[in-house]
Amino acid sequence: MEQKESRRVQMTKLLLKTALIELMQEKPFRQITIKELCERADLNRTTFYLHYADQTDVLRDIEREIRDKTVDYMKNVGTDISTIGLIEAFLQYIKDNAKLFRTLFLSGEAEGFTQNFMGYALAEIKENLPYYGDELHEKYILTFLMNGSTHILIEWIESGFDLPASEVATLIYKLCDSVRDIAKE
Amino acid sequence: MEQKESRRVQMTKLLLKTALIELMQEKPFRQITIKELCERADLNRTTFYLHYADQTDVLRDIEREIRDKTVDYMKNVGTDISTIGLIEAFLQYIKDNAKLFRTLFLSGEAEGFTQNFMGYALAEIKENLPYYGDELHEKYILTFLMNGSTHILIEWIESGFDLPASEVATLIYKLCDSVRDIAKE
DNA sequence: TTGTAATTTCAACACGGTGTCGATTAACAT
DNA sequence: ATGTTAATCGACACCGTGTTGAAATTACAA
Repeated sequence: MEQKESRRVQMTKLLLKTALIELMQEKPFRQITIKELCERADLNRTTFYLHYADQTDVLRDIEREIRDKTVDYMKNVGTDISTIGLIEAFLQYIKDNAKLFRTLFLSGEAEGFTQNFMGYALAEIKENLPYYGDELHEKYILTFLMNGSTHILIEWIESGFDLPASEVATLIYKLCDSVRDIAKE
Repeated sequence: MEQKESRRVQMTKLLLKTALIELMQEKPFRQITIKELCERADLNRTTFYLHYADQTDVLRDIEREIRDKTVDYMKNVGTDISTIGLIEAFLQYIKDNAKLFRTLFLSGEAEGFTQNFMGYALAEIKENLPYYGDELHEKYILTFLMNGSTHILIEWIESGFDLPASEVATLIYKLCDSVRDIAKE
């Protein structure tokens, strides 16, 4: 029996999530203590253990939320749009929520989030990408493109968005596209 | 005045480094305590603080050592060799030391190491790579190639080396090479 | 071989975060 | 108003941390 969480519980969790995001903007994730987190959220430490096991647990919760929101957004961008347009919309979305994504991507605890998030987010885009026929090498090629693209995104965020989203989108598309022939040899 | 470390100190540090590598094969880096590390190394905890500040400090030391050894190896591969040959030699070196590199790359604490290590290791190779003329986009293209290649390597390690080194080397080379034209538009 | 300096050991300490109690108070829905 | 659910509070034992001062051990050179 899946029980819906009461508004009260949702609020408590929200307080904790907000507090964590705040603290992550001030110091590395790993040196944020549960004690500290609760003080910031103005909650009793015992309450924390009622909902989460540790800091990572809270972070995963945040990440799931962001991921779902982003996927939702991507789904509603429209289907009558070019692949480059899709990528651009995605990048623009990141930029529009820069503070949040900067925190998540550059937190030092990003490893897990990055893979998961990009996996979901790019699922929408992936379908529009060319198929790389080589079965043996395909997983490697996809890994290559996925992580290459991901780190362009990260560098773009780190730079403070030194290029327009459309330009980065075009670059990523071209890079992925240029690889298309590789497998056919 | 740079003082050389006594053999005794070197040995103590070696014990700690060995113990850490061992423990990293048993559990995630972040839940390895200093106490535990010293017990494994059969050293007093006080001794630890004589040489290192924390676990990360030891890890960095290991990483520097491995990096230098690898760069050394790469320098002696020979100059009269193709770029693909260079990459292959590099990959083979990883494979020959699989246990160690698996631990380092997949430790969950790999983020830092990966960037640093690949930066150095691929410096040898990079010179042989084509130059991507576009100044504005060059840093992004290099990021793309670097991280794409890096994650192919990681996936190759994770897979337990399901392809011969030569094949992976060729793939990486082709992928990087295929991007050459991008900038020229 | 012996003396000296460097290194490791040991016991002890205060400190702070952790996770878990049981009991109490508050919030909320019916 | 009542019963259920959630949050608070104080307290507790536990464990890892980092540092201290003194003692024991080791390395090495004279």
